[in-house]
Amino acid sequence: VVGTIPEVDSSRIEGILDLLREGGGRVTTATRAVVQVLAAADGHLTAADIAQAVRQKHPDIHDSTVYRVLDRLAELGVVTHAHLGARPAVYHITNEHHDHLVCESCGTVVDVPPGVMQPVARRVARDYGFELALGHFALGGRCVRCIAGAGAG
Amino acid sequence: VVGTIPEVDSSRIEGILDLLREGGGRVTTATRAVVQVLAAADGHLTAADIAQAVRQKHPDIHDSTVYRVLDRLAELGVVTHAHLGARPAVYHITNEHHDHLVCESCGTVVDVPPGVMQPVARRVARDYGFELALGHFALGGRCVRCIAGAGAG
DNA sequence: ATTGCTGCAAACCTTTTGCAAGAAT
DNA sequence: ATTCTTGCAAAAGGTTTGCAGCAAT
Repeated sequence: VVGTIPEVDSSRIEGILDLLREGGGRVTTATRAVVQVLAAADGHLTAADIAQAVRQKHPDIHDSTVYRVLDRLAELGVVTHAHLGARPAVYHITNEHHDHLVCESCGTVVDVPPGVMQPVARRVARDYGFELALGHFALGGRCVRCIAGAGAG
Repeated sequence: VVGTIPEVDSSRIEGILDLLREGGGRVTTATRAVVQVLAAADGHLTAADIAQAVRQKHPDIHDSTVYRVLDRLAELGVVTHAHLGARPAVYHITNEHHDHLVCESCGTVVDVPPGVMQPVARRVARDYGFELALGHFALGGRCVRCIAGAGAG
């Protein structure tokens, strides 16, 4: 078939929208659109990325609405965001826990499995009574490509 | 003695100012003041903290000047900053390398020794070719006090 | 009919920048 | 004298908010 639209797991989407309704919320065009964009995304999107994608079909859904939808979804626990240092935060549907490496040169985000940070979490819990919010803060550095390309990214 | 002013290692300060001059830079009131504040600080200060402290003696040194001084000092490598997720970055004089835990409830920053993150750095270098910028990004979570106090911070 | 959600505009906060005047060398 | 720095104002970039109207339940 030519021009197929990426099929998104629509049962997962409906599940999320139901959750929203169960919490006394309303399911609107904006909500649906944001959830669809997130469900179709392979990587991590900034709020601006999401807003831009949403606007391709719904040109006058505003950034502020996207932020508000993301907030609501975060409260439900179905969306998670990660802080990338100086760069805008990225959002994704909550899935198996993972951490993020962000390249400070080119912005690439790489997911890393939970095992990488868990020993650290245990150690700071033991030594400092500090409870790490795994996955919420990225680790910064330089990706392979930027190291190879040297200088800039 | 009553009312002693915290003695700051003035030779270290002079060393830094000399470095600045050697690089073709000028040593100004603002430079001196920022360096003094940083040298006297025990913890980590935001740019706003530094600017406020500087203004107690020099009321019309502006935030923008403080940012520019910090930039210059960073280029010399004598000042380092760390990103704290959603909170403003914190600056300190470059010392033995360390990482930071930031409490997302109360903002407390705890230093942790390099050994905590070094295994992670080695692992992501090996597995992803990714070179971690140790100390540049904080780890987020909740500090002991906020866990104890539950709810908010 | 409720009352939650949206568009819009405007604010907020941190950080950066353009420019002409001022100061360190 | 040179040119690096500063003050100021303004902008930039990401995110939040107040409010009146609209829409999902």
